[in-house]
Amino acid sequence: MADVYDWITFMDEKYFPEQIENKWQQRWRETGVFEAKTDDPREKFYCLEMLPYPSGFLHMGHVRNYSIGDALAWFKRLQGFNVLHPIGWDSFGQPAEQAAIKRGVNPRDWTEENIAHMRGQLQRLGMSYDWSREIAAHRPDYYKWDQWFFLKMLERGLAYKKVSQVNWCPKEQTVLSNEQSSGGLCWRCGTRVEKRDLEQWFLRITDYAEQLVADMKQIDARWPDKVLKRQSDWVGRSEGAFIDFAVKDSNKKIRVFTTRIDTIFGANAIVLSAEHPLLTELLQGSALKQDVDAFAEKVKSERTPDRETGEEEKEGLNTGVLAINPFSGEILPVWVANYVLMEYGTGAVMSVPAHDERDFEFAQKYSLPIRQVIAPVSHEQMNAEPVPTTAGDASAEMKHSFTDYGVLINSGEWGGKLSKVAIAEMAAHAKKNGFGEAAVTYRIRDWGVSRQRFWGAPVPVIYCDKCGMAPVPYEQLPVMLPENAAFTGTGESPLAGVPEFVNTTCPQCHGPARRETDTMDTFVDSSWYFFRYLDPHNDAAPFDTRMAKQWTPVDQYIGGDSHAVMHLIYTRFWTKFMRDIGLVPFDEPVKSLLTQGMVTNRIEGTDEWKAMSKSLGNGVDPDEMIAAFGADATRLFVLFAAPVENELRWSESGIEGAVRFLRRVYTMVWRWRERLSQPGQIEPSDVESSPEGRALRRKTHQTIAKITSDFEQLHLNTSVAALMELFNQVAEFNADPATAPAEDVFAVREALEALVIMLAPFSPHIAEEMWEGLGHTGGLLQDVARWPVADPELARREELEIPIQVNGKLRSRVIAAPDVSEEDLRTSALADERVRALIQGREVVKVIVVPRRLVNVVIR
RNA sequence: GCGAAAGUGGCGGAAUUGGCAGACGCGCCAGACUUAGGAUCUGGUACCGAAAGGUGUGGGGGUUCGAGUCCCCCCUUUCGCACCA
Repeated sequence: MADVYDWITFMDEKYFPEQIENKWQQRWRETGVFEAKTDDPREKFYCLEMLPYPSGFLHMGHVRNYSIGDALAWFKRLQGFNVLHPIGWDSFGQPAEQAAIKRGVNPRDWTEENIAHMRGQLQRLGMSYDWSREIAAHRPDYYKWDQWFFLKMLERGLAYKKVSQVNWCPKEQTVLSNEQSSGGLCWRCGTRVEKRDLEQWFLRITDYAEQLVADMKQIDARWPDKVLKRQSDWVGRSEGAFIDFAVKDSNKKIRVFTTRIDTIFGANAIVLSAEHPLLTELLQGSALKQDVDAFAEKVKSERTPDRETGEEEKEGLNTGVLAINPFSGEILPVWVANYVLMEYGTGAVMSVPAHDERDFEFAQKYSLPIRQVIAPVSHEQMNAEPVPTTAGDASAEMKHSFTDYGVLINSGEWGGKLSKVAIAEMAAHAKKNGFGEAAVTYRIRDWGVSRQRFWGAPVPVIYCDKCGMAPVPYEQLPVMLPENAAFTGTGESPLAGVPEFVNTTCPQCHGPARRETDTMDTFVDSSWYFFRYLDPHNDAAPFDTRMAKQWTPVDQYIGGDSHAVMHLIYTRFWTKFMRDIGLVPFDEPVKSLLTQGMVTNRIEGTDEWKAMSKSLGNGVDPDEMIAAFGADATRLFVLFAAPVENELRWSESGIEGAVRFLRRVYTMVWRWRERLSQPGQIEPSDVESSPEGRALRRKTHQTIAKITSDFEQLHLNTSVAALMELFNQVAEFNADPATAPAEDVFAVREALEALVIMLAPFSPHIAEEMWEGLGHTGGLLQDVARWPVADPELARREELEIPIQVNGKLRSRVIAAPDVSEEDLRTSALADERVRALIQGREVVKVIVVPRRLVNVVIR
């Protein structure tokens, strides 16, 4: 294949994308220009895109993701950074196993074939990856380190096993983490998840809940707000207090969590969740026990989140148990109700209907008393002196709960205090008297990582009847997946059916023992993969800590926002753990995050734009685009068509426009190549340029300045627009290569070389070809090629066209020098013929002069 | 229901952050070259108006010499959340 193109050494007259792209892809492979060297003294830049799942085919979303990353990688390389730009495969997971179940293929062979095909696609797109660092999660030299990390967590008590109610996807026959079943739907197939009691492995991400929130301030300048917001909501940090309500005629206490301890005098009941453990204890011997049990069972069975039908009606039952309000001494009934969740807080709440919407609704339904204990205060009062207790009318008919802060009434000695004062003082009072304390709770739950699947990293644990559970010794890693599992898709791990895998010896007593048959969630693999790129062949450690110091944190991470609370929160957690075991010296793995928008296409015959997908039949095959238009044009269009964070609506005519542009540039360079590649160039200082030549140079330097600053913010669409503008100006320059004077040739060379270099991040093959055509050998990444630097002197306009407004309406323009004084500008504006006509007979009230910008004459 | 973001030509989108609205491209119209055009090149293209001129950034109000940009109300769309005590 390569031989076919060997004869093409120089630029062809016509633009043939396929030839150029093949030529340069081969050249890059041979020279290894994209391989990052650790000992390179230049400043590093780690450019990372989310690694793909090897489904078999690249889709346009990938093309967009990698085009953005590749543009940045090229930009940084051309600026002289030592760029690390790797890629790999998130190759464990469901589809390989589904293929095994349905078609009997070997999941490893299936995966490797897919990787080979997709690697070819990425190479045909000309993505500038360092292929020497490629990794794949399903290979033992990778998942060995998943297991190593698991053991490290086990040692530190961060991995543990417990029976718990877990999210179960009935379609996929496996457990899902909370993050993967957000909204009650399976993240992968959208099936409604069920709850099951199973013994499962968990990672104690909750130990890091506070850091996951607090450390956001280290990254918030360069992560999208919406991602941080979602993570913050997911962690669900909430400040409040625990309060113990003693149970009457018992030594038991019911602990509640509240954020509004200031409303405690308004409590009319304690409400327990149906799963609350005290429920059975407190009702021993009660006449109501049967009714309560039946009610609790009913609630549990109905507790499947249901988005479509909205909220469930609140239902509850009085248990007959009584509790004592520790602040007021009041006796309160204890209820059980469906709206109190065991997973949050303590699974018990104090019901304060006057000041909580849910409690209000509940009290209305069951005719419970409603007592107002917070009175509204004006904004000024909130920040000023406490107001004296107003005589709150306890019997006042409330139509809604009042949930704002205010001033306490009907609250004994606390009456008259402002909410925010009372919240602190009452928590301190509770602590002093031993019935509570200020507390912070989190919504996030520990990360359930057990999966009843084959195609994942086996959990490296052994069970021995004598010794109990034992970790697999480090030197025995990896625990390899067996070759001969049967894929039934029945909910038990296929590993359990492989005796050679299950049966082993106990590392402690050397007696017979059994291996754990659960595998790990694939999000474990992706939590730390980008550290493995630093040192992909290390067989003594996941990576060398010196490599981590050299390359990480990631400078720019690019991917879809669908992972805002899955991958991106797990990887932050994992990094903090790696820090705690001394592997990395920082808290956050990613300095700057870009979440790119989806690629959508019209659904045939409708006006709807939806994400490209096989099932909707609106997918576009990248290979077809490359064949029809070339990789360069495909990439250029994808980056030009919309800002990177927006949805991108696919358009075939748009991509044709990209080809047209590339062809025009190519033809222009072709026309000039002979003149420009001649030796004996003149320097700009040698000559007095024509006004047109100076204008072209000005445009060149303005464009350099614009694109350079656009790149820092990844405003790639406007960068492409600026390249097109520069090209248009070169085209208008209209000099004849054969006869143009030396100074014009200089201006053209400067413009075209800047254009070619700045095009490289978008369309690297054609840029390389044109660079060579302009007489440079050795490729763009040789030392001669550098990202151009804008000269502010040359970029500055020689004259300004200043708009003149009269009463805010544009009426005229005047030409002025860039350093024109305000006074001169004012004078020439007032002297303007059209302005004079308008102000005739009117009074000039004032004249606003914005230096270098505009003049506005205000008349009456 | 709660929360957040966003509404600019036929379309994707620009607008140095309060200073010439519509850059750049797509599409469309006209012309040139062509046996031909779904190729290429040239010109035009926010709206109303014959023109002068006027009107325009979802609607309404406000601040300002000046508002796409800031403030208030409303409408619409998109996204996120799902009883979080």
